Amino acid sequence: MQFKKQSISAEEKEFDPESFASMCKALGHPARVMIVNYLNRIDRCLCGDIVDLLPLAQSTVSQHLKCLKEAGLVKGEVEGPKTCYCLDKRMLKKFTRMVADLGLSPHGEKQ
Amino acid sequence: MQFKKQSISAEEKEFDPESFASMCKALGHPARVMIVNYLNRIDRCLCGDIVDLLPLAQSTVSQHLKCLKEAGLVKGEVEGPKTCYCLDKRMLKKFTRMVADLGLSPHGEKQ
DNA sequence: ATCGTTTATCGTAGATATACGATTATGGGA
DNA sequence: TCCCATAATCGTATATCTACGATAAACGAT
Repeated sequence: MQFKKQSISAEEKEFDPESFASMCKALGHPARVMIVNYLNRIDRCLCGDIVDLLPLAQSTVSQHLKCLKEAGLVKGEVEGPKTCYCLDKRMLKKFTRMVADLGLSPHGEKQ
Repeated sequence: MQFKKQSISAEEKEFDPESFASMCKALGHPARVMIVNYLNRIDRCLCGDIVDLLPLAQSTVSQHLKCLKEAGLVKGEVEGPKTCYCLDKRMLKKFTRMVADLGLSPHGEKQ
């Protein structure tokens, strides 16, 4: 399916349905919401902590983390054999802003 | 998959990953985001208007609307052979609040 | 009553998502 | 060097999503 492309204006000025949808999609699973919520409380943690948190296999958790990373909501830095995860605050902020902008048209009208 | 049940405390006090995820999921497709965005600008409209808006078949649009209705984000009232759609402002407000609460733990800590 | 318009639903093909166990890869430590 | 712990990836079964055309349902209008 193809939607009209938005011109990529100087640094994310406009509300972009595609990128908003992709962030929502990443948050569209309870496990991933719990991960984000947890990271926000705990600030940063190892993958294993999240595995302990959720009633899911390690491989499944890793998959969910990958999904969140690809959406840009979470960052992971490898520290030896471990990986330390934390939120990408900037991206979450963008998300929050977009939610507020849900009421703004691409033409910039106020709601 | 099963996550711990939250007690249903008096009227949605706590952050509930399940219901937040289900709203995000509903918004996890560009077509549905565009519908919500459009409805917010236009206030209310017929299904056909949305069909015109999107590069999708009528049946597909109807399906997306059903999805949004099931998530509670959109309401549709039948008016003869037509159906008039509008946002459920209350639900959208709840969504906005939950996004803000993403940083609040179920234990009520501030971020 | 019949026709036309509007919308929902059905059936279905193909793509994605979700879950798991098994395996691989990376390093730290004995 | 050889294990052990950690985490990513692979393979895969099942479920859900997304799209469409065809059909059905609801109703206004002629």
